[in-house]
Amino acid sequence: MGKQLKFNFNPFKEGLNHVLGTLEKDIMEVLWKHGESSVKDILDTLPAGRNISYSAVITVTNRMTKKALLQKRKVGKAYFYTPIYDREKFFEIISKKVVEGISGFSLQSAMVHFVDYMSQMDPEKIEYFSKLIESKRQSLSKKR
Amino acid sequence: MGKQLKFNFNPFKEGLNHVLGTLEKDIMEVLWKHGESSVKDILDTLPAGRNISYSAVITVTNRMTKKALLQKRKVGKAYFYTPIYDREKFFEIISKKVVEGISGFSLQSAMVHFVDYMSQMDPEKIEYFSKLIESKRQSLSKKR
DNA sequence: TTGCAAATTCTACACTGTGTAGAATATAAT
DNA sequence: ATTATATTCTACACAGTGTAGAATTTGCAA
Repeated sequence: MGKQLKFNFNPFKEGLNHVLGTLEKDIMEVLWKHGESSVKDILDTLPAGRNISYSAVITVTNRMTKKALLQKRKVGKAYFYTPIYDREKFFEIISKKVVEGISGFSLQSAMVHFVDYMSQMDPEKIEYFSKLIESKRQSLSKKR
Repeated sequence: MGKQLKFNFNPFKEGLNHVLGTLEKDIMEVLWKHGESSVKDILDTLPAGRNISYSAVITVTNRMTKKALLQKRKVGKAYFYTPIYDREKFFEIISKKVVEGISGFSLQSAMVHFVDYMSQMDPEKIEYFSKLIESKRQSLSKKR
């Protein structure tokens, strides 16, 4: 049970909340910002206004450990938690998995909507993107 | 409450199960294949081996109606359900929403992994894809 | 018009995931 | 050995999904 990265992607949320609950997200942010931390550390660093109990935090960090989002390590009497992936890598992993998923689901539609999205939101990126494709084509044709 | 399309995308499942539960999926398949159907119709058409109660089906079809996956219409004493989107359109809608979501989440990674996916799974598609991009670039430059 | 078969609604329980926290227990450091 | 502190255990809430029995409604047929 557990130990395998696990998440859902909610298209109707924003940013990290696409994949993390509210408390999970807050904890993740704290850990990325401050590095390995104990529950007490986290508790002290959680956004002001966040009035949460020690147990709440510990329960969630442990669940996140099961889902392979965090690692824990005992130091003295307390456990210290670290993200398994740094912020960059995390976005990377999620994107990869979701892109693979949606491409397998319907490559045709994914392509079309992907290009549409880019041209509407970030037309500059199209240049970069077609270069990406071009170099991929190159390396593919070499291999045959 | 409800009436707005709602779904999650589970990258670890396959096909329609990326977005639908097992029973939801079976029902959707029946409705796409046979068109507007009553609960009884659905029950009779559900995959053999599927031993499910009338109430189970009705509960789920009603939940799916709330999530804007199905429509219902009263005919005689029974309700008849129809998918709001046909199969094509459904994949279309899901893809669009997920692609937009993941692009907003991390456009850079999405681009990279998208191209990677294609070149590994379907290198033929790259041709088509770069044409797609090219024509998009064209129409974009016209507009300025 | 009434009666029955058929369909619906209501309710409820299970299981998963997430937010939340109190009580009981373990443990390290002094 | 004591005590402050950290953990574990348990539990409740809410949402989503699978499942189904009981009660109720309803439409058509005789």
